[in-house]
This record gives sequence, structure tokens and C-alpha cells, in this order.
Amino acid sequence: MARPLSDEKRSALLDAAIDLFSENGIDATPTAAISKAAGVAEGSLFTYFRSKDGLVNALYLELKAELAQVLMQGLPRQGSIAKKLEHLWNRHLAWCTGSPKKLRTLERLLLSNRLDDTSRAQGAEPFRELDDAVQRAVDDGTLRDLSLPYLHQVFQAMVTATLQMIASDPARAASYRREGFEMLWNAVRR
Amino acid sequence: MARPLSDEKRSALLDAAIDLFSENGIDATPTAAISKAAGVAEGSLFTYFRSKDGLVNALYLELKAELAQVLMQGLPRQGSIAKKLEHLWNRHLAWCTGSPKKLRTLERLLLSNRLDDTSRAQGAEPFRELDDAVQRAVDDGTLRDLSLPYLHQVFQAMVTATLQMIASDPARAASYRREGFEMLWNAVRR
Amino acid sequence: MARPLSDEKRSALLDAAIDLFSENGIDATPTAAISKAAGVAEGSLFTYFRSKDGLVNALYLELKAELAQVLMQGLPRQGSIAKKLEHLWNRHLAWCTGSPKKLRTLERLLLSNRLDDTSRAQGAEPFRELDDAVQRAVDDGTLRDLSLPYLHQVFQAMVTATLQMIASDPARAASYRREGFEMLWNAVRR
Amino acid sequence: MARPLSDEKRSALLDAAIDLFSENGIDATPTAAISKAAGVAEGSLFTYFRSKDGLVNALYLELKAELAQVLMQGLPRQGSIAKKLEHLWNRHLAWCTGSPKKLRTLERLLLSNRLDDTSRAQGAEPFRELDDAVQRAVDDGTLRDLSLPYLHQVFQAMVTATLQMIASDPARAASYRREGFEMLWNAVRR
DNA sequence: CATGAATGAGTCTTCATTCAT
DNA sequence: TATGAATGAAGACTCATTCAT
Repeated sequence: MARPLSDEKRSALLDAAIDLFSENGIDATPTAAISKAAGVAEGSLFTYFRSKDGLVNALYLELKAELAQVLMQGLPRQGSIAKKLEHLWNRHLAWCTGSPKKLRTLERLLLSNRLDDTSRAQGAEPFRELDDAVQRAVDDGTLRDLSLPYLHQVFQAMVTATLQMIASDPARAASYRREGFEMLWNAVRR
Repeated sequence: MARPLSDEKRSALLDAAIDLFSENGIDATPTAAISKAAGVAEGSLFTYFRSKDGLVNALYLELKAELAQVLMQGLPRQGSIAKKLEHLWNRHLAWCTGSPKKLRTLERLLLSNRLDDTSRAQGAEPFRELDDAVQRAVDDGTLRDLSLPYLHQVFQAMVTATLQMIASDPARAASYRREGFEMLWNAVRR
Repeated sequence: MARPLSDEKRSALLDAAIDLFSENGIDATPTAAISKAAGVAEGSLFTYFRSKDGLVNALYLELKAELAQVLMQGLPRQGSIAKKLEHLWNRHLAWCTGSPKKLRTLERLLLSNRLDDTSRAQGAEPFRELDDAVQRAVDDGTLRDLSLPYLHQVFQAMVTATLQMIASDPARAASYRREGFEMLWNAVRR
Repeated sequence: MARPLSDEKRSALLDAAIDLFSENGIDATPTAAISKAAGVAEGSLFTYFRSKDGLVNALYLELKAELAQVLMQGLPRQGSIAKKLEHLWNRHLAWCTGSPKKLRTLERLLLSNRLDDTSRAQGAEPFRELDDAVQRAVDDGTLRDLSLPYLHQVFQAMVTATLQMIASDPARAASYRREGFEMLWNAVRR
């Protein structure tokens, strides 16, 4: 998809949106505030995105893609499932801890009624490969006999729980990370 | 003298809010829609609640109190910690499954920026007794050496994960419930 | 006009209205605020006055009548026109200085669009006798050949001017009062 | 770039406000009525003025500035104090007579609770030079030994009184103007 | 393309008045 | 009569989106 427009401005708008969405919520953030924070004219937002919802969906895709990329990077494809899970666990926590605003925004996006089905599907896309990697591990009996989505949910759930703890006591982040993974592993291994 | 404030109308307003909030989100639900759905005049909402935020906070308190009450009911105070946790697990899932709109609303409430500190504190209040019950179990070494909040988070997270599964495949609800608890228990027991 | 209702409550309402009107203005004062300040129920205001405008007009009449009475009291009917004017001058200033809230309210009433013609006429009524007294003095050549209304206006205007000064420097009230009358007298005498 | 803020629209809004404020009062004039009368969209009022109060204060400043300018224009700076006062007198009456709506609006503005201190101060600013001119005349003994504010008040008072007369009998305007000035002069000269 | 003024539907909240108790 | 809850029509202001410049 050719993008004849300035990538810089597009990014500035998305970054501004992350800032404001994470802080005030999506509905409570006027498009004008986003434009202003991005240093562009009010109207320009609409040359980069069809509408506010357009921006919202684009932002969702962007964040999901970034997260997927972070998770895949350095994935020990040959390692044991435990190693793989631990990699994902650490990466995931690292991203969330390092980009709390993006995380918060992602949560808000998920709960908003603004994501269309296409976006949800497209957002899951980059995780496909990852899922496959995990599925094989389930099949070989190392893990409990869980459906992939359930595993996903549990993983996600433990991440969220651990994140909350890290947020409330950042000094003990490493300890939470280790303990959290142990719990996860105990939960899902056969 | 004069007409007394009607508990019925107050409830109707809160119920209508649950309906609409769960469906459309808080910000996207006009107060007029709530009044209408509750069958009262637009202005009446404001005789029962100071403002939209007033209603939102009241609703939060209401839901938290209801949940706490459901969880406490029939809690096997003499039983083992496993029994206690299982009771909480089943009750929690039951409430969420039985009142999906309330659950959704609670999630939205939590992510909204409308809850004031007082409400958050007051909302946690009814869980105090429950927390104590669990704390003792942690102390006697049955469980991992987790801080109470962490345990809370993990419990909550696993509930959420399991709920998602139940939502996507209600027929297997019982199976998810059992498997979920096993995972939780494996995760938190020493 | 028989008034079967409690005069006390009626007065309380009018007094409360004076307080609030003088402070916030007429339009900016809700009837509920008046009732509350008067210590009666919201609805009671409407058993004592047909409507908010009804109260407003009644208040106007009340204040005009009170002012007229104050001015007439002790009027030296046999004295020279100068004596008479001075009496009115002093009385008028005294009333305004002593009841600044009533004065302010009267000003606001006059500028509001809520006084009906009947009230305006009725409010002028108590001054009729006073006017006659003055008219005779004009006729005998002591004063400039002014129409009575003009004299009225000038008198009123000078009162207002002097009042402002007294308000801004109460310590010198007596001095302003004397000087003001001198100016008035110089202006209107032949 | 883009459409520049149009002075025409701003003026149209202020003019419409004068019309409606003078007729109905400030509180009783909805912003929507002003926009409509000015021929712009409801929302546009708020691109020209922060709020209704913003418009109100701007209007006050505008009127005060206009009045000051009218009074200064052609002021006989070398003439006697009597000449100066007469010039101000005539100009003042002329402006008030010629712009009765502006006058009425100014009165309402003054009695409203919407003018902030900044505006009141700023509104007095353009009269500073004029005040100085008069002060010197007081100092040289031509006038009574009045404080400047008092002189101001008396002048204003006589204007108001005379204006009322002119309003009630426009045919005799010139006669009122002359007679009024004589009275003023008699009042304030030594 | 960039800009930001223009638009007007939509939102929360207030308030005079009525009326059930 | 006293009370104050109920009513719903305004009213000030916001905001996504358009479009003149």
C-alpha cells in the first residue's frame, strides 16, 4: 500500500494518541487534542486516517504488530517448550514494563467498541506463527491438554497479574518475573 | 412526607446503566438513554445521583458489594485453604457467567477514569474479611509465599482467562471450571 | 386581601430573596435556593407566590413601599422646600446605607424584565403624596422650573452618585452626605 | 492559511449580543439566539469567544472603548474646564441617545455578575487621559473640591437623569440637554 | 497537502413548576 | 398546608468532520 503522505506525521499522530489514550481514555480524547499533541493541524489527522475510528483501528494494528515482533525476536525455535515459553514471558513483561502507555492503550482499545472485526482478525495475524510453534509443544505431551486459546488466555492472565505487581513495586520486578513464570509453568505443564 | 426517594427507581437506573454500559461503554452512553431505559424522566437521574460520575461510582460500589457477598456466601470457613479457594473460584465463575453484563460493566468501570479514590477504597472494603481468611492460609505454608495482592491478581487473572473460554464455548463450562481450578491450584500451592 | 397563609414564611421567603438576588442576581438565583435559605420546602414558595415572577413583583412592591414609608416618616410638611428635600435626602441615604442588599436588589429589579406594568404603577403609588408636596414647591418659584419626573431623576441620580462614594469610603459618609446635598440644592434651586 | 478569523463575524456576534442583551437581558439571552441573530452557526460563537462570559466581557471592553473614543474626539484641550465639561456632556448624551441599545446593554453589563476584575480595570483604562484633564481643573480651583471619582459619579448621574427625560420626551431633547448641563455646572462649580 | 475556521448534532445538567404523599 | 420527588424543556458548551484558503 503506497503511502504518499509523510510517515513522520502519521507516527507523530499515533504516538500522540498513545499518550492521550493511555492517560484519558479513547472517548475522552478529542481528535483536536491528538493533532495538537502531534504538532499538526486539526484537519491533518483526517488526511492520515479516515476518521477517529480509523486512527483507533490503525493504532491497534500497530501495537499488536509491534508486540508480536518483540515476542518473535530471538525466539529459541529449537529449544524446549519451556524455553520458548520463558522467552515469550520475559519478552512480554519487558515490553509491557518498558511501554506502559502502549500497554494501557492496548487494554483500552480492547475494551472499546471501536475495533472492527477486520482489525481484530488482522491484529491476531502476526501471532499465527507463534501459535503454531506452541501448538506442536502441546501435541507432544509436554503441556497439559489445553486448547491453544486457553493457553493463550492463561499466559496473558499471568502476565497481567505479574505486571500489576511490578507496577506496584518496581524494585522487585526481577523477582516477580521469576516467580510468575514458575507459577505459569506449574499451571500449564503436564 | 412528600414522595420518598424510591429504591425501585434507583435500582431501575442502575440496572439500565448496567445494560447500556456493558453494551456501549460508559462514555458512549448518554444519561438520557439511561433514564429512558429506566422509565424515568431525564432529570430524575440527577435526583438519585449527583451526576453521571456519581452514578458511575455508585454502580461500582454496588457491583463490588454484590460480588463480595456472593463470594462470602457459604464460604467454608473451617475448611482447608484448597476448599476455600475452590469455593471462591466456583462462586466467582458462577457470578460472572450468570451476570455477564455486570462483569463487562465492572471491567469498563475499572478502566474508566471516573472512579474516585474513595470509591476504589470503599469497593475493596467488603473483601477485607475474605483477604484475612486467605492470609492465614498463606502463613501456614500451604501456599506459595506470595503477597496477598499477588495471589489476588493471579486468582483474578485465571478467572478472567477461564471466563473467556466459557464465553466462547458455553457447553464446556463445567470442564473449563474444573481444569481452570486445577491450574490455579498448581500455580499457587507450595 | 386576606392572607390565610403564614406571614412569617412569606417574609422569610422575601428576605431570602433579597439576600440572594442582591448577591447573585435574579436570574441566577433558583427558586429552590430561595426556599432553602428561607427554611421552607421548595414547593412552598409557590403557595405564597404564583410563580418566580410573582415573588419578584411582590418583592418590588414591598421594597418600594418600605422606602416610601421611610421617606415620609417625619417629613416636615410645614417646612421649606429645602428642608423637605434635605429630609428626603438624608432619609434616602440612610435607608440605602443601612440596607445595601435591599438597594442592590431594587436596582436589579428595575433592570430586570420581570416587572409588569401593574407593579411599576403600584410601586410608584406610595410616592404620590410626596410628589404632591414637592410639586407645590416647584410652583411657588423656589425651585427651577423642572418637571417633577426630572426632579425625581436628578434627585435619584445624585443619591446614587453619593451612595457610591459612601460605599467606597464609609468613614467619610457624613461629609459626603452634606456635600452631596449642597450640590443637589445648587443644581435644582432657582 | 486556512480561513482567518473574520472580524466581520466577530462584530456580527457582538452586535447581535447588543441587540438581544438590551432587549431581554444577559441571562435571558441564549448563546444560540446570539449566533442565530449574527447569522453564524451555534458553535462559531465559541471560536470567537471562550464562553458566554468571554463574550460578555469582550462586549464590555468594546463598548467602554467606543464611549471613551467618542468622548475624547474633539475635546477642547486648551479650553476652560467649563468648555471641556460641556463637550463631554454633549458627546455623552449624543452617544447615549444615538445608541440606546448600547447604553442599555452597558447598564446591564455593569449590574451583571459576569465582569471580571481584569475587564473592569481594562474598561476604565481609556478614560485615564480624560481624568487627568479634569483633575487639573479641579486643582486650579475652578471646581468644587471634589475627589475625581465623585465628580465622575455626579456627571454620570446627571447624564443618566437627563437621558431618562430625553427618552420619555425625545422632542425636547435639546432643551433637556441645555438645562441638564446648567444644573450639572451649578452643582460642581465652586 | 496543510491549515484551522465553520458547522450543528449531541451531551450533561439545571430549574420552574406540578403533584403524590 | 407542607413537603420534596418528578418532570422535561432549555441552555452552555464540545467535538468529529468538512472545506475554504
